[in-house]
Amino acid sequence: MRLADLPEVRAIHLFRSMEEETFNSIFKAAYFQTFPEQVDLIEEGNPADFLYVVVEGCVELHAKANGRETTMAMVLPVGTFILAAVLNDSVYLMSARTCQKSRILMIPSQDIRAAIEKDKAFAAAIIRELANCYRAVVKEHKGLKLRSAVERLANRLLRYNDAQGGSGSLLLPFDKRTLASLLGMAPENLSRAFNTLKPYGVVVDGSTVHLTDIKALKMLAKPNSLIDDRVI
Amino acid sequence: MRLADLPEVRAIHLFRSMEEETFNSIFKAAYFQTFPEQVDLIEEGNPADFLYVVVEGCVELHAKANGRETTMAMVLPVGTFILAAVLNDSVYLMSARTCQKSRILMIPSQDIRAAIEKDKAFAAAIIRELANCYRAVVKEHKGLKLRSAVERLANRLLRYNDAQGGSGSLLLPFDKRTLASLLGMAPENLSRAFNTLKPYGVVVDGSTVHLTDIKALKMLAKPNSLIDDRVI
DNA sequence: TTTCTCAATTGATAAATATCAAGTCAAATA
DNA sequence: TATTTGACTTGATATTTATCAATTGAGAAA
Repeated sequence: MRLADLPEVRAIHLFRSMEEETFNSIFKAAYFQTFPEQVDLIEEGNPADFLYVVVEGCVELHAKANGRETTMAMVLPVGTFILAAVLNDSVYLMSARTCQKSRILMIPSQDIRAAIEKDKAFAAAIIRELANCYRAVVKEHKGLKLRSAVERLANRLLRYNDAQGGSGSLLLPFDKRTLASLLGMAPENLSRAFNTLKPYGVVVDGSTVHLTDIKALKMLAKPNSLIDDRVI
Repeated sequence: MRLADLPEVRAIHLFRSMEEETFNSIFKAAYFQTFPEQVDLIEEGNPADFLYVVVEGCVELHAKANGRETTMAMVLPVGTFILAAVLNDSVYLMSARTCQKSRILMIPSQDIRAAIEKDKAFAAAIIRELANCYRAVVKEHKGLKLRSAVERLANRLLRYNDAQGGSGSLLLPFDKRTLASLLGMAPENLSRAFNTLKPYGVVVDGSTVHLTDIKALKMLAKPNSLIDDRVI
């Protein structure tokens, strides 16, 4: 890793509170690289050699079984992925590929584990990050089990609207195929779900969506902070 | 907590490697109680005041939204629940109720967080436990998105068979209503799924299930260690 | 034993979701 | 400009899953 990049990395919340010595020891053997889009970073089943941090861009976590494949999550800056596999010294449960040109930090697993042993502040930061990841999956799982496809889409739109300033106009952060997979439905059904939401003021224009009747949409979506809130 | 119970608690993997001093500080204000079945221990949305450890019995984690309710997980001895909420000092995402008479350890959240600050060995044990919980939910989520209801049941039966010695006869660990909810299907569909599996050697007798043609069942189920294996 | 209760099953039907096959449209390319 | 490409949409249909209603059956209570 280049010396010039260190200050930027040091500013990331995960690495901000750790001791200087731990920081240096970790980033001796770390990589900080820019990947083009559609690069497969890791494959499920392989041993967890690195912890990954998305600094810029976007990474899709996906998984397959039988012949099917599904998008499990999208990792945006600044987010980690595959943390649990690293901590457990186990294999990856998900594959990862860039879906944009992305700057990715890669830290050898053994260095992460050693740093946790040494550095309480870093251990605390890792615990917070891992707990957040856990809660995010639980929320996803609740959404999938407790909501229909249309409800999942409606709540997702409300969430993106909030995250983008709540103006009533939002940009879908990835293509519809990916969004459909993330929401657990076929691409065709995403189109139909958008149509179902038309009477609730959802106007789609390419990857822009206008919400013209948020009150009605919320009535249908029944948002629930224990599913939709990314902070709690 | 009674003095006589301390050795038993000390033997639990989570508390085995921690320092004596930390151990004593934690269990000063802890509760170790036996609850009858069907007791609501916590409710989703409430602040996480305690970390719970199931020492004997069984606890159902469930969640609701809209009018629906679903079983999220069953916690067997010795397992924790609601760890992430405790670590994040946040609210519970799931509710919990005993489904048998159960001995439960309850440790005040702030004591857990203080102990992590102080005690590296305990922090390491907590990280391992949390990472395992995370991976368990990811596997559940993969199963739900990538498999049909019949496949989920088939794999679950194979898993219980393995866990119970692989004799080809297994006891369903909870009633079928709960199993159905856990597997993400209606109770009626669980019955039908069992019927669908009959040609694959699945013979149901109350809560006992015999697997008379494991090879055929595996052919249908296509078990996948990255979903079904609880150890990896 | 008989009755009662409740989980589980079965049947009929409805709703949700997936699949297959065209078709549309806009951006990229020639 | 014409063409190609690929994502998205739409329609028709099949499959999966849920719901409602009725029935069964085993264990608990009388």
